[in-house]
Amino acid sequence: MKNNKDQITDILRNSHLSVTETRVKILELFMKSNGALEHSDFEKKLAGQAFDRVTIYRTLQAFIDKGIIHKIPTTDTSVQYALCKSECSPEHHHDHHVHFKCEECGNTLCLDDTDIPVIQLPKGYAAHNIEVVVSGVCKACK
Amino acid sequence: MKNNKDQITDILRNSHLSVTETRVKILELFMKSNGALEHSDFEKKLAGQAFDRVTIYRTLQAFIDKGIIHKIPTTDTSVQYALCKSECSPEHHHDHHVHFKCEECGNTLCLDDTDIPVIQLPKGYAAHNIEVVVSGVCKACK
DNA sequence: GTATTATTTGCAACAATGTTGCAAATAGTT
DNA sequence: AACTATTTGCAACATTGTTGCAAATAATAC
Repeated sequence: MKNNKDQITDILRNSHLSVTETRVKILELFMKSNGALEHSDFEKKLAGQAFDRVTIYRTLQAFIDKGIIHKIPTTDTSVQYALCKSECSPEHHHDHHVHFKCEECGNTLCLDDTDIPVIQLPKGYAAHNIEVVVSGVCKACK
Repeated sequence: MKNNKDQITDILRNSHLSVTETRVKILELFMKSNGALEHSDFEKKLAGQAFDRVTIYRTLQAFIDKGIIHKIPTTDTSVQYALCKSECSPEHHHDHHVHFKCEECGNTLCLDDTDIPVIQLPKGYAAHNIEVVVSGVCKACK
C-alpha cells in the first residue's frame, strides 16, 4: 500500500506535471480534507509558508486542465474544487455524482455513490453534462 | 391584459419596494431577456444611462431577498440571476426546475416544465434544496 | 399640490479576487 | 554537473463586491 507522498507523485507524473513543493502541498490538503476546498482555503492553510496567491491560482487551473480536480457549482462567487476519482481524464471529465452542501458546517462533499438520475429535457435540447448540488444537513451535523 | 409597466409596478408594490427607475429598468431587462442575466449584463445594457454599479448590486440583492429573482449556480465566479415564477416568496423560495446552460450561445435558461427527479441520498443526509444545471446545446443553437 | 418622512441612490473609498508579463528559481533531462 | 524546460514570485493591473454617508427621490400625510 502506497503512502500519500508516493500517490501524489504518481498523480503529478501521470499528468506530466513537475513535482513541485506547492503542488504536493495542495494535493496533500485535498487528500486530508473530506470536502471541497476553495481558493481562500489554500491561502489560509498555506499562510506563513510563503506560497504566492498567483501560484495557487495557476496550480488549481493546471489540476483542472489535467482532470485531477473538478469544480463544483455555487450560487456565489466562490469556486469550489474537489479531487476527481481515477476515472477522470482531461478529455473525459464528467463527474457523475451528486454534490452535497451542508448548511450547518458549510462543507461541500462529493457523494460518489449517489448516481445522478436521467433527466428528460424538452425536445431540441442536447445534454452533455449534468450538475446536481443538494443542500441540507450532512450526516456529521445532524 | 396588463402591460409590462403595470406588471412591474405590481411586483414591486407586492414586495413592499419603492417603484424607482432603476428597479423598473432592471425588471424590464429580465422580462425582455429569455435567459439568466448576470451583474455585468446590467452594467453593459444600462451603460450610458447613469446607473451606478452599487445600485445594481443593491437592487439585485433586494430582488433576491423578496423572492423576485433567484440565483443559478455556476462553476465560475459569475452569479447568474433569473426571474422567479409567481409561486416564489421570500420564505418559501425553492425553484424546482432544471437550469440549462447552452455551450454555444452561453445563455442560461430556466426549464420550468422540467421537474427535478427525487434523489436518494445516503443515510443521515437531509435535503432541503436541489439544484440541477444541465449543460449542452439548446434548441435555438442546434 | 405641498410638506414631511422613509427609502433609495450615487459617490468615494476600500477590500477581495482574478489576471498577465517577465526575470529568477527550481525541476527534469542529458 | 550542465543544459533545457517548466514553474514560481513579484509587480502591476483589472474586475468584482462592500460600506458609510450625504443628496436625491419616492411614499405618505396633510
